[in-house]
Amino acid sequence: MRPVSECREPFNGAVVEIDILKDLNEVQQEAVRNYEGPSLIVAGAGSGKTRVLTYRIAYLLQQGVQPRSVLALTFTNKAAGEMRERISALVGPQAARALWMGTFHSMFLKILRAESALLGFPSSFTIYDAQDSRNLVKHIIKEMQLDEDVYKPGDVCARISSAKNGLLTPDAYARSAQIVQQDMAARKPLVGEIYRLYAARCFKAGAMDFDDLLLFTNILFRDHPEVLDRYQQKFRYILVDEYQDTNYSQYLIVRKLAQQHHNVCVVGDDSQSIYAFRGARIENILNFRKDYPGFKLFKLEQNYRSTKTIVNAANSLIEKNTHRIPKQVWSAGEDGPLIRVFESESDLEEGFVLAGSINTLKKQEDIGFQNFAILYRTNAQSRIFEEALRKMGIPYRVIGGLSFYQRKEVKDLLAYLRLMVNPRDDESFRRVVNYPARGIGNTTLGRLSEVAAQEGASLWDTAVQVSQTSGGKGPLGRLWSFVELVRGFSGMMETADAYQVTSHVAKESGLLADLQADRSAEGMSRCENIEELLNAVQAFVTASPEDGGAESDDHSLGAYLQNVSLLTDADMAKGEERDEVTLMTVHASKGLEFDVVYLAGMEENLFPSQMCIASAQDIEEERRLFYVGLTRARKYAFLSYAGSRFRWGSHVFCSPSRFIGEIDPRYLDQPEQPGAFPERSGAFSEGSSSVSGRFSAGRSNRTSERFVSSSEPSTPPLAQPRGFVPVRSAASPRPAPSQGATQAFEADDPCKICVGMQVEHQRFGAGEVTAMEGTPPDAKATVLFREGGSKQLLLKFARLKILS
DNA sequence: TTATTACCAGTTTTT
DNA sequence: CTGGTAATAA
Repeated sequence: MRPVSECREPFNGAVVEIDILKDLNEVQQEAVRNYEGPSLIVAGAGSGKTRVLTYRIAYLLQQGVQPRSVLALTFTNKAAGEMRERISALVGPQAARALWMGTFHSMFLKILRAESALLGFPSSFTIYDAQDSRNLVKHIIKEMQLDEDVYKPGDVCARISSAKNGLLTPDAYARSAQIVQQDMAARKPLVGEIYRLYAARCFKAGAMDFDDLLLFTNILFRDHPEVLDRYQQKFRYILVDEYQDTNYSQYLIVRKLAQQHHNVCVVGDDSQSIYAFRGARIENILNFRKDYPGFKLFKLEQNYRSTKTIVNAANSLIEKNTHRIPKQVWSAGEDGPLIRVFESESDLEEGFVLAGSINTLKKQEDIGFQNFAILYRTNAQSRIFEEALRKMGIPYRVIGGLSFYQRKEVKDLLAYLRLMVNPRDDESFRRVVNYPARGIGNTTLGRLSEVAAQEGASLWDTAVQVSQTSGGKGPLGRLWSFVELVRGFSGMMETADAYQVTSHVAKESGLLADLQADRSAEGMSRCENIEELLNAVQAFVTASPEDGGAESDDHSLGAYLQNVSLLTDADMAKGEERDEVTLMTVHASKGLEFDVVYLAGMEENLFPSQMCIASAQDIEEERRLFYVGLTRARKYAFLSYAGSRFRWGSHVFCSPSRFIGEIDPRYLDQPEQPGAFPERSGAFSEGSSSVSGRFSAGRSNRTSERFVSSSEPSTPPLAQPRGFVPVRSAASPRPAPSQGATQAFEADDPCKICVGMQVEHQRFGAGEVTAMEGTPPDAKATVLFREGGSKQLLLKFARLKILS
C-alpha cells in the first residue's frame, strides 16, 4: 500500500482513490465514497461490513480529513483493534493511531476522565465491573436489612442497569409512575431506594460502573452545552459499528454528537441483533430513517463468506422473524455440502461425535484445526467438548468463560492497586483488607463500616482515623498495620513504574505467598495468572507509543489502571495463530468466520434457551442468535443435538430445537425424515446398531463417518462413567471411628496433658504429644498423629483424650 | 477470628 | 454437579 505522505496531497487523492476502491463491489464503493451526511449501511452476514467501514475511514483520511476528528465506535475492543490495524495498513500507522476508535465505553471513558471535574468525580475515578457492582448492591441490601431472597442482588443490579441504560437517574426512577408500579407489582418497592443509595455510594467512592460511563456522558452533554459543543465540533465524522446492538444511552450520545455535522454513518444488521437482554434496542437501526431524514441507505446483500446452501438455509430461517429490514442476502459461491444434522443419544456422545467428525473432515479435506469451531449456547457446555477433544488428541482452545481480569486472584491484586490510586474505593478496600488473612474479620469490618456510615467517610479514611490512636494492639492494631502496608505501597508509586510497584505489592502483601502455599493444580494456575498479570503490566510499561499498544508514554500505575477495567482477555491474547479448534459461545462468535462450524446442543430449552421460550420477542432474538451462528460457516455447517443431557446434576431428556425444523429441509441432511420414524428410531434401524447402537449420529446410509468406532470399537469412550471422581469426598476420608466414637468420646482435662503422652483426638485419631508451648488457657500442644502427620492444637478447643 | 462443614440456589448471553 | 453462603466448631 501507498505510504501516507503520498495520500495527503488532495490532488493525488484521485489516483489513490481508485487504489482503495478497487477491492470493493459497486454498493460497497458507493457506501465508501458517499461519506457526507447521514448513512445507514445495512450489512447482511458476511457481506464485507468491516471492510466497508475500514475503507470508508481510510478514504476519509485520504480526502484530507484529520484523523483526530473521526470518531469510530465499535462494540468490542477486538473489533476496534482489528480495524485500526487494517486502516494502518491502508493509510499508515500515524494516521490510524490518531483516530478516535474504540468501544463506546473506552472512548467516553477518555472524555469523562478529561471532564470529570465538571461532574464532581476525580479524574482517576475507579471503574466498578459487574462483580463490584453486585457486591456493593449486596452490601446495601444487607444494610437496609432487606430479605435477600426478595431483593436478589443480581435482579436489583439488572434493574438498576436497565434504568441507567434508559437514562433514569435515581430521582427520575422514583418519579416514574410506571417504574414504581412495576416494582410494586414485583413486591420490591424499595429497588428505587437501593438504586439511590447505590448511586450515592459510587459517587462517594469516586467510582463509576459500566453503565455510568454512558449515563454520565449523557449527563455531561446535557448539563454542559459548551462541552457538548466542543466535542460536536471536534468529531466531524462519526461511525458506529453494530448499530443494532446499541442501547438507548449509546444511541442518544451519538445523536447528540452528530447534531452539528450530521456526518453519522451507522453499520449494522437487524438480523444479528443479539444483545437485547442487556438493553440493546433493535429499534435504533429500524428508526434510523426518522432520526436522520435525508439519509442515504446502502444495502450490502452479497455474501462473500459462505456457500449458497448456508446462506439460503440461514435466509429460510430468519424469514420467520417479523420486523425486519427487507433485504435478500445471496451468495455467488458454490452450492456446497448440505447442512448435516447429528443426532446423539447423550451430551457425552455428542462430544465424541463432533470430535470424530473433526478428525475425519480434517483428513478428508485437509482443513487445519484452526478452521474449525464448535459453537454452543452456554459456556457450561464447553467442558464436555474439551474432554472429548482431549481424549482424541485434538488441540483446542476455549474462548470466554470468566475472563482473565475477572479471576479472583487477579481482581485481588488489582484491588490493592486500585485502593492505592483511589483510597475512597470501598469495594477494593473490602476485598483486600483481610486478604491474605491478617486478623481483620467481619466483626472489625462491620464496626468500621458503621463508623464510616455515620461519619459519611470512606472505609479507608475511617480506618486511618480509628486505628492510629491505638498503639498497635488488638484488631485496631492489625488495622493499623494494614494501613501502613498500603501506605508503603502508595509511597513507592511516586518513584517506581507500574511493573515494579505491582510486583512489590504482590510479594509484600502476602498475596503471592498465600497462593504459592496452595500446591494443588488450581493453586498453581492462580500463581500463573498473577505472573501473567505481571507480564501484562510489564508489557504496558515497556510498550512505546509506536507499538500502538499504549496511548501515551505515561507508564505509571495510575495510567495502567485507568484502562484495565475495560480490558477483556481478547485484548491480551497475543493472538498467535495456532492450529487449534475454537470453542466458544455463539455470542462470542459474532464477527468471526470458520470453514467448518458445529452448532452444538440444538435442543429445546437450551437453544432456544428455556428462559426465552415464553415470549415471542425473546424467541426472535434466539433465532437471530442461531442465524449468527449458522452464518459463521464458510463451507461446512453442522447442527447437533442430543437426546439427553446432564443439567443441574441430573440427566434430562431433550428434544431437537425448533430451529432445525425452521430451516428449509432441502438444505439439510438429516438423520431421519421428519416424522417418518418414532422418536428413537435409530436403535431399530439398519446397521448402525450392531457396532455400537448408541451412535445413531453416524448413520451408515449417509456419507459414512465411522470415526469413533474405529478407535475403540468394543468399548466406546462414552461408556466410561461420566464426570470426574469427586475430589471432595476423596480428599476428606471419613475417619474410621467417627460415628461410634462420637458419643463415647470424652475429653480429659487439658491441664493434665504434657509432652510424651499418647492422646486421642476425635477427628484425627491417636497420636503422641511432641511439644507444648504457651500457658493455660492458651496452651498449645504439638501432636504427631499416626495418620495425618503433626498438628498444632489449642488445648482449650482440641478436646484431647489421654490414652497413656 | 478462622476454618470447616452443611446447605442452598442457580446456571444465558457481556462492555 | 458446581460455587457461594450461612451456621458451627475450634
